[in-house]
Amino acid sequence: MTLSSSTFANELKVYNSISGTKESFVPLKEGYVGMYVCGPTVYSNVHLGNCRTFISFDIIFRYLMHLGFKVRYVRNITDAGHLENDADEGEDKIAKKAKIEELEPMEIVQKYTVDFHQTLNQFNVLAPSIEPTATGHIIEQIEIIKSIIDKGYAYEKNGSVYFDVIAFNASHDYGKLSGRNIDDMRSETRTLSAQDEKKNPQDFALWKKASSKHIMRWPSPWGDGFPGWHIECTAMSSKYLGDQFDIHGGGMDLKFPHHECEIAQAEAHTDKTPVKYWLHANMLTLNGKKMSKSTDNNIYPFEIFSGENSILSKVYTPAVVRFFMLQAHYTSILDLSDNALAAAEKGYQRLSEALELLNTLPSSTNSTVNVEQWVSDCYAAMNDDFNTPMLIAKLFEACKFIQGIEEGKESISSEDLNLLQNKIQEFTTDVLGVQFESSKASQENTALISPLVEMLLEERNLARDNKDYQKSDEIRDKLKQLGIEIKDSKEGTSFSFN
RNA sequence: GGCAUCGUGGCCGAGUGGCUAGGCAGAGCUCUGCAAAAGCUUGUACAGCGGUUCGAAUCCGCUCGAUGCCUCCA
Repeated sequence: MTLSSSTFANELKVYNSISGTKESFVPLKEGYVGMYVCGPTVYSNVHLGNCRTFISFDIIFRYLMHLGFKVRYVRNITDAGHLENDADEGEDKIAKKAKIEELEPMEIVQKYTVDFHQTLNQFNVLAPSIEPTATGHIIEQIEIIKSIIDKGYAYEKNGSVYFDVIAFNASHDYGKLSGRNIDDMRSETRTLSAQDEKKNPQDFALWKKASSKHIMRWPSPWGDGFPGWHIECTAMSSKYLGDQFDIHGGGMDLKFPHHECEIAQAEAHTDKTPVKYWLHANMLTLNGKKMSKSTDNNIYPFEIFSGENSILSKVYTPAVVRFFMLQAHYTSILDLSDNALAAAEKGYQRLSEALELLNTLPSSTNSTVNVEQWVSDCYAAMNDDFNTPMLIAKLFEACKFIQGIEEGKESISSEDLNLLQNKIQEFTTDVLGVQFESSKASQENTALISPLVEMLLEERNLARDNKDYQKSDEIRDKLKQLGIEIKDSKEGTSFSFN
């Protein structure tokens, strides 16, 4: 039995949103995976809900690489604001924010792109292979729009170009991803206002004419304007991953209309199905409601790390928040609360301490624990649509037998111990991207403080030997006030920083 | 209103036809001068009603409830 990661690569199953079922993952080109994930519109700070999506796809990216696939992961930055609403007079969000902050639109873009990267860095999210921007691909977008017009699925009106959903649906299936029926949509949608340029309410903009006050504008065959929201992803995904690629991901809220429109655009342009597997990450809720930039029901990462918020009782580290998110499946709605975070933190700390034991574990000639079974259970968990909660449960199981070995109730061969150490390292550091560290303070502090604490502990143990418990407890309490916790055990007294 | 997803024990959260999820909290125990920490052990569950089945948390139907999308959103 071999337990190398590639052995398990052909057992991966993913939940495909478009079929509504778990399917075996078979990439279009053996050994290679092309993955596109819709990135943020950089007109404000990323909130925690945004982060959840990118953490979810970070796990998928990491696990695919762990299985031995060569992954090209493309995640865009939307730096051309789309309109705030359907109405023609709408202002784009980036320009609007620029006005509020008295900055150039591109300063807004830069500011929040930096924030996005810094925040994801804190969460230990890996950078994608390519991170293209919408404004860097205006020409590609224009080319595709021209092609769609040529095919008869789009029309120009007063310098704007709209996708003709009805014409497209006559020969294709508009709504297959989101389960919508075009006839239902037609009968239910409000009637067009008189000034609307669209033939039908379902039609969406590929290109919008820029009014004279619009700052972000580019020349095009239809006059100065700016691209519609959906076309950028079609242009960038096809440019870097080809007309057909393996995985398209994004938040659940993008399923309709954004991803539906992407399918329509790509099919209108190439007449090929663009994406093999659609993966949607579910929402992070706060107070049972979706986090949203527009309703103020949200929390920013820095508010959690600094404690500057009204809903959490204490500060939580990025690693704990990430661990908390991974305890739920990415397709489930997850509700953020202080209770849930505190519980996750406790579990995280327990896991950290147990895993630290792993390096000092004694080995024997034979094993009473079945490490190979455990390893294949871990792969089975991740192969079942990236089931991180199940993997974490397996890690806790490993904790249990690590404790057992430590106490001499179980034994492990050096070969098995090696395997266990390697796999735990791989699953925690490489796949989950969570470093389990004990709550010790940073190394430089430890170097100075540790000998000082040791001196005090010697004093305390001397007092204990003399049954001067008043003094020994006083030392203990004062250290505790300073955030240093004492552990008495048979082997002696140790301490840790809180 | 339409489409979709979901409803699991005090809390969070896996599980999709028969086999312990897991974590946190609670309880008991071990260790300890006493604690703390740690470890061990452990209970309570599948929204409601009906159906299919030898057997359902898991499949089907209905009811109730929640959420998401239908306008920008991860």
